[in-house]
Amino acid sequence: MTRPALPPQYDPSATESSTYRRWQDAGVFQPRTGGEPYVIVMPPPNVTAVLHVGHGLNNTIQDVLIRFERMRGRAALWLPGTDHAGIATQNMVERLLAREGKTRFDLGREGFVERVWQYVRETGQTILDQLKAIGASCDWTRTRFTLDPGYSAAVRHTFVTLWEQGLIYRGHRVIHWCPRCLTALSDEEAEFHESDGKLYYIRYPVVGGEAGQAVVVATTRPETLFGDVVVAVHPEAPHTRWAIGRRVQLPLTHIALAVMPDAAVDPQFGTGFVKVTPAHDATDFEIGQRHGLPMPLIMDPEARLRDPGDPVGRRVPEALEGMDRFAARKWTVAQLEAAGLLAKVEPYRHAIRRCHRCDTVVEPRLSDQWFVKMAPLADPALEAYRSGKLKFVPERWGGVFENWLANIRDWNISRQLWWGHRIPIFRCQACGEEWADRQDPAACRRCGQGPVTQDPDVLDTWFSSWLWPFATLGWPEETDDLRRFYPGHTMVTAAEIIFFWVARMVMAGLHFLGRLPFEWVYIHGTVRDTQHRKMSKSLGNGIDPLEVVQRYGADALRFTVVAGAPVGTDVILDPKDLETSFAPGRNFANKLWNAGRLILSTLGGAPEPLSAVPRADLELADRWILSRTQRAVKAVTEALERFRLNDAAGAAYHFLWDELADWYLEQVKPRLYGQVPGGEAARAVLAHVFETVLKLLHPVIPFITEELWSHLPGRGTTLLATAPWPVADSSWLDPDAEARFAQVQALVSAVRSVRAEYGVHPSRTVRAIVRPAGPLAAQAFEAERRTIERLAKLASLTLDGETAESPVPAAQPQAATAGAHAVLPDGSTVFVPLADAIDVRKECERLSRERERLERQLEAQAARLANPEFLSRAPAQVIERERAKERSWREQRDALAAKLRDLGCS
RNA sequence: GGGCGAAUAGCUCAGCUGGUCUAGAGCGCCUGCCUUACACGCAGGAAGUCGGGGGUUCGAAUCCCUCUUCGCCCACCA
Repeated sequence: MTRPALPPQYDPSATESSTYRRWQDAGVFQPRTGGEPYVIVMPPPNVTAVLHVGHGLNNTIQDVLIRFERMRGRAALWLPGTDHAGIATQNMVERLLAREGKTRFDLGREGFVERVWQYVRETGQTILDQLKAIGASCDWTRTRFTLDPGYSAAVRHTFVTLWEQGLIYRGHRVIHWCPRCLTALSDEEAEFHESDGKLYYIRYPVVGGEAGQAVVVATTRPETLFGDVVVAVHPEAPHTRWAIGRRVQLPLTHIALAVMPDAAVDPQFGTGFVKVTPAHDATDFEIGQRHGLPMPLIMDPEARLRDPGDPVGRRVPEALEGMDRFAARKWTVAQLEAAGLLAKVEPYRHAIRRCHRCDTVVEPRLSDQWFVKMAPLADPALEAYRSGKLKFVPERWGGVFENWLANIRDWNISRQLWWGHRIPIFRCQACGEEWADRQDPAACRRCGQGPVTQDPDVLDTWFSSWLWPFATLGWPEETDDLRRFYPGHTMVTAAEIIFFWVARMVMAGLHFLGRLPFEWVYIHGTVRDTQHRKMSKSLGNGIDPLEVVQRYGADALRFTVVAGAPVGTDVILDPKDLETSFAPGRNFANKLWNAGRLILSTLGGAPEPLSAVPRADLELADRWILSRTQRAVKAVTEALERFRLNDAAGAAYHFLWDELADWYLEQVKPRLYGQVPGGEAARAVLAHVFETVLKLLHPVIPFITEELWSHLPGRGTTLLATAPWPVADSSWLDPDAEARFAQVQALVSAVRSVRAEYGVHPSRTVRAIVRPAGPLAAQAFEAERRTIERLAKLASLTLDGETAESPVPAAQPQAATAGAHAVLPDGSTVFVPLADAIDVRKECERLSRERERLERQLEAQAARLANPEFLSRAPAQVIERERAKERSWREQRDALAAKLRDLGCS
């Protein structure tokens, strides 16, 4: 049964999808029955997401680890799924509605949620299907979604449990509010962005003071002054002490404020006087709480100014009513200026918080929200890290994790959204009882009557994500999967998600199951463009992984991101030049393909196993490649064990290309063509080495290796994906063979170098007269005479002193024996007579012409470098470059002169 | 304001606990080759005072200090 010949160029698109199907049909992605479990849970992409190259990197790394452990015989489970992504998904569907000219309020809550579900049902599978194109070997039978019924039950169970443990409470405080999304945000969702703003200095006239007497406050948000309730100063600051107890006039209103001391004030900042707006600033809120101050809200949820109807009088001027905060800022500044109350304005660079979903400037806002008390959860997590049970790669991220946990703040988990897990808190309209419940109650649990209403808010998305490592396995039910696959082994993710997700999973795992959800946290870099900007849709600098897969194949994509991603560093790719970015991966796949073509075409039937070959039948090159193979196995295995995926890819790459293809295959060819002595041994070695290298490469480039594997004779229908990982066999290690073969390589390279330098046409052969530096070299050269002659294109190899044919001492070439000499690293010398191989006279002429050309160039360059105009006008860098050019030309000229001498040119 | 990371060939990066580094790879560049596995290739080659300065050491790209430039994270100075 002959298979069709393999084409000379590897065509990934011809085989990738059918290879993936073979894996799936064989069920290799499901964990095997026996074996120690090895579990990775996939960071669930947003259900609305479309695959970008960041997903590509993240999931390729996971796949490499999973495939490696699967081949090592572990019961490998990679559990996939998607996240409902509350705000992100709601925003997306709202944008779709906006195109129809509708808002979510037009549909109503139920209608809107149904609409989102419809969207999720239609598109939610997209990203997971795309992951298949890059070869992700997830167990798709266990795919989960954070809004699955079972998963939702876990979320609800979690909430109620925390409530029962007293770890959930309602907080009345200033939180981050997004006026566009109309919801509260957690600290992590309100991201800092540096921006250029202004610091306004505003005069608050002293009531009953002399004319013009005022305290000056500094603020970046003048429009909030209408919410001021006091002006605060530091209790001990001498320069502001005079004002304590005085009253000042709130500008543009009829309200007077007290000046009072509070230690939170930094007397050095601004003027030392601080306007206190408790409802719109977190620090001011705390001051307000300490002193029992009123806390008027002067904006509506959409951040438009609204008068709160304060008993002390109208706060927000009529003209501002309903005006957006930024317009209100302009208006206020103009009015202050007109009233002579604007002391000065300074440019001011500071960090403001923006909604991480829509980039709107967050408005601090006083409101009621549900919070999780975090300190009790954080302590065990800290302990796990500090005791070394939880490990980070690279280690430094552990410090980030630790620092965040050590300074943890309570977590605002309520969102004023419709898409998500609704908060299971119920309230009796009759008696006011409020409680969390695992089931929707029919009646009040206390008074048994009265209509019961559920809290309208939903939970922060991360309140469901933090259960991912175990809720996906059926928790809180005691399922077989949970028993077998919890805890997992490694979490692979990006640094930006350490707080959002990693830390919270650790806390949840420890709190609810008493065990860490994973032992290792592997933090990989970010994919950036050549200007080191993060790839993003809005910048238009993204790379579409599917386009890469289509053009160069999934293996090229995988190889490129793995080889280009040393632990913890960013991956730089050029979105404008996919060819340059991904060609190395494609070229490598092609190299492997063609090495495979050569090997497979010469193997014939199944070769005998290596163990059946008498060692005496092995030649030096065989012993060398077998020894190198053991080293490659060891290097790749250790690199993968230590999460150094790029080193693993690199080691396998160089073994295949630089050793197997460039040297072993080139020298073994004569033994493979036809029935020659040593052919059987060569075939056995080749089969063994090739099989091994396919295995080593499979985790990184699974498609092409599986395809080549299927062509190996005697493999039947077995799959490489579940083939056993190679084990380094030290009995094949042969340092002596390695040393000898290195001698051979050095000699071959030296002769090749001479040939190239003197322009010996590839079709011509030359002779070489070699004086070995020692017995090792002499033996190696003698034994490998044929190989050396072949690889170096020699007609004959003469070991100096051994034959009388041409005992020319290499050190003293005569004019009559024009030629070149070279010295090997070990001191062996090589003399290559060239009189027969090239037309010496012509070569002399060529070299002379070349030398003349260089002389002319040097002359011109000397003139240029002497030109005062050039020296005075050209930038120093340019001058330096020109000088360097001159130096290099001079060296070239000297080298030419040496060659001319060697050839005996006149 | 605090912390972390990076600075090595034109580009992207290796170089892990100081000495096989007279500093490597891939891409790019130069020269020659369509040599029956591969031109997505083969052979040969050029190219770096390892960001600046100081120090420790017999010896430093590698350790320490300092400066410069980039990047990231954290932070209630309005």
